[in-house]
Amino acid sequence: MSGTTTEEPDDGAHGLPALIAARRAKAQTLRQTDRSAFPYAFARPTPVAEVLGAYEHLQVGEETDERQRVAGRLAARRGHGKSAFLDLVDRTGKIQLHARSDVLGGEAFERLTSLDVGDLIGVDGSAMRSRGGEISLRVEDFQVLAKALRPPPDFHHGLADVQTRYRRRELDLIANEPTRKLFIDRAKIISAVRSYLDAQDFIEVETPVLQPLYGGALARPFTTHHNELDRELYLRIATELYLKRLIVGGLEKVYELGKDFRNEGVSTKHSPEFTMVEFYEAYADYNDAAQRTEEIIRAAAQAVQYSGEIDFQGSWRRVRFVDAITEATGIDLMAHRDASALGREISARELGLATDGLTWPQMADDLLAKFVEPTLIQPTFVFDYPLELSPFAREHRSQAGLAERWEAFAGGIEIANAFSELNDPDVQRARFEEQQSLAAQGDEETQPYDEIFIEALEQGMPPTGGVGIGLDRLVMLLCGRDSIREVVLFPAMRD
RNA sequence: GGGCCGUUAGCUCAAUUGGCAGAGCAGGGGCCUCUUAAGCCCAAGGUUGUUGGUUCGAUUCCAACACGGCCCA
Repeated sequence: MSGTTTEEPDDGAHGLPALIAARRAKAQTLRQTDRSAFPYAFARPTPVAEVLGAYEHLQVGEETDERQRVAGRLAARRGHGKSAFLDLVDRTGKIQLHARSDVLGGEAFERLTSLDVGDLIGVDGSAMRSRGGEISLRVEDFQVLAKALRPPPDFHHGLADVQTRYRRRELDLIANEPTRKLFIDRAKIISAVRSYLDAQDFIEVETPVLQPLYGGALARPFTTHHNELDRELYLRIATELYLKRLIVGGLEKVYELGKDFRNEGVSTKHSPEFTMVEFYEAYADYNDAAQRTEEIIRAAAQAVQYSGEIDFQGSWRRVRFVDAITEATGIDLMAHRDASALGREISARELGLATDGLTWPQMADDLLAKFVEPTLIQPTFVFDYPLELSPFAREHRSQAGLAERWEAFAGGIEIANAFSELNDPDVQRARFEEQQSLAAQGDEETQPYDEIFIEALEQGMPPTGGVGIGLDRLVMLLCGRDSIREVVLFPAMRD
């Protein structure tokens, strides 16, 4: 063998650098031998799924002279000397290509079979069904559309490393068909939500992401700085207060769909930036809001043909907050209406829940989160929250100390939150003052006093029902994922 | 913040009580005109996450750290 192998100059490169060098050398050859090796466009390819659908009728071994044009990424190659099978993948599916030296000519055949898995190509070929029974295209002409200089992840095993899948989502999308489907389904869900609201005459609006004051939820904000104005600004934690000002303004039915930001811990259910839709309807209350929420989520489930264990099509269960806690723990919240009484009751029942230093509403919230929420698999509205947990909700029309607020749960997680919106400016002012007092006691998740919002309410806001739906969590449920990072394209990661 | 688990070739995964780190795919050189995880032959490919420690010898045992996953708070 000595002196007979000259095929590859050994520059000492191994591993990934060698793989890249080999591909770059091929790219260089393409540039030198084919002036159109890196074209600017490839006119109107047909989606693979459409081609496959059009030739279901072909018999095994049947060939046609109907030319089809497809474009996509080379996913596999099975060479047979003077012929070869290749798999081409686009957004809609995978189609097999059959290349024959006698059809293409030796030079083109050689050029095609020397491509690498991962390269992007465009193909014109005639439809056929192979002897193996697979609908295929016999390649008659092809064009390299872009050379891949880095090797793709293994197309058969997919990309398994979770960290790489999140940090390099493009590789996840290339290698894992379920990931492609997930994000296409996510788009269908978002689109279904918009379509519902548009069809019901809600107006889509855009309110500030950078806000002088944050509000509308109990959460810590991100802060940033505007150089020209030389002032601190907050990234919004909710769109609530601006949307209600638009209700004051007479837009009557408005919605905003977009990102909110909360400077809190990350978990499988929490992301520092997340997608929320909030919609507000004048002259409606939280009962109307519940009905709309059922309808929206029903439409979203239908959009992705959801067929899991959760029944989104029927009418959702409704349970009162205090009843849900009594059912789960035996505790009668209303009979223990202060922190020390409830703390004693929780301790007496040995629920394993810490109570030291917690306020009554915090304990009530903890009881729901720990003993009720995980059991709510089928869609459920939990109605009538303690007033203290709901600074923007009206007090219940017949039950003192409770708010006209519900949260919706499914699959054991919270997916939506709604109120009969508080529209009495003097009561709202008092609620802000309570929040300020809590902040003074060290609570970091309180509402800053928003005088402009109060003045807006003083102009008169009609009775209004408002809802916020966490769309990432909705996607999780409808697409069967158990982590929010799975349904966000580029989740936040440590450096 | 705490506990448990993980990190080995471009990708997917092995490695016995601590004893020369292996395979499939991809990539390179050949053969092959219906395969589909194509097949066959040949050659090549590794700072075993990082830094220390124990040891004659560490992917393996210990510690710290980094990143990630799961559970708990």
